[in-house]
Amino acid sequence: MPEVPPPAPTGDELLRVLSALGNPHRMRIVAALLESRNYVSALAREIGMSRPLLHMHLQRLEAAGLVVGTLELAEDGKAMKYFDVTPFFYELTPGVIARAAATLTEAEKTEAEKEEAK
Amino acid sequence: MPEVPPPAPTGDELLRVLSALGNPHRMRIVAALLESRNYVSALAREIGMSRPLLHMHLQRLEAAGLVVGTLELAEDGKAMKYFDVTPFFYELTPGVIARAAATLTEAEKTEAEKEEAK
DNA sequence: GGGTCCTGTCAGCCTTTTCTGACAGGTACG
DNA sequence: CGTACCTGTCAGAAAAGGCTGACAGGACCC
Repeated sequence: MPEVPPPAPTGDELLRVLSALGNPHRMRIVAALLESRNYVSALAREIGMSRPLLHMHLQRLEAAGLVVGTLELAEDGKAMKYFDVTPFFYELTPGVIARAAATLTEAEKTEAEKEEAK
Repeated sequence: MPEVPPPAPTGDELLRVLSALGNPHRMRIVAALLESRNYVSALAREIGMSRPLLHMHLQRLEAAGLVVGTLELAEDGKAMKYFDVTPFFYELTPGVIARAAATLTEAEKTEAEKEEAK
């Protein structure tokens, strides 16, 4: 098994993932898409959510790399954007969090940076 | 290996954890506490954050079970609340999210739930 | 007593996120 | 043509989260 994924996500990456998954609607979206890929309008109807709102949530999930959308042409010529769940895997432990926090770019932070800057 | 951690967190639990960790300040707090336990005021100074604000973040982390605070009496009689990081462990995969999403209580989902609960 | 630490909480502001209702475009079918 | 789907985006309202400054109490030391 050559697959030895180094569990060392960037602070920013992990932050995107966690804040993306830390939302009930988005958790449900992932669950629904895992059961069966779907396109935006149908998914919106399925989980009872307005389309613009779902669009926003999907954007957030895709930005975090948890979901991918592909624009496909149906037989009848309609353009439909199908979304699939990516096989992501993250481990959440104090160590992982600490290592990630150390690489947070998160704009001008306090003492640490200023001290270093001297 | 008797260690077979059942990765089946409740929807609500996982939601609390993810939204707690999905914040740069709180990631940093966990990182700082992992390096060395500390009490509120000192930690506030260390990471350059107002005490009431840190208090709120610690509350959120503790509610998620990622951190525990114990009120200890110092020699000089001062009451200080020391915080420690708990050895938490969560796996983040599509399947885990889906299973968790299925158990989301999602607070007051109208009276429908209460009706169902009967 | 006054000063210095520690703890906690509160009202109110400010920023971000969430959400809705419109609007835009495209292609196909009757 | 109008209708029915699909896609996207926008302004602005509503809700949630983040943050500050002030206040409360308690225990110590000078």
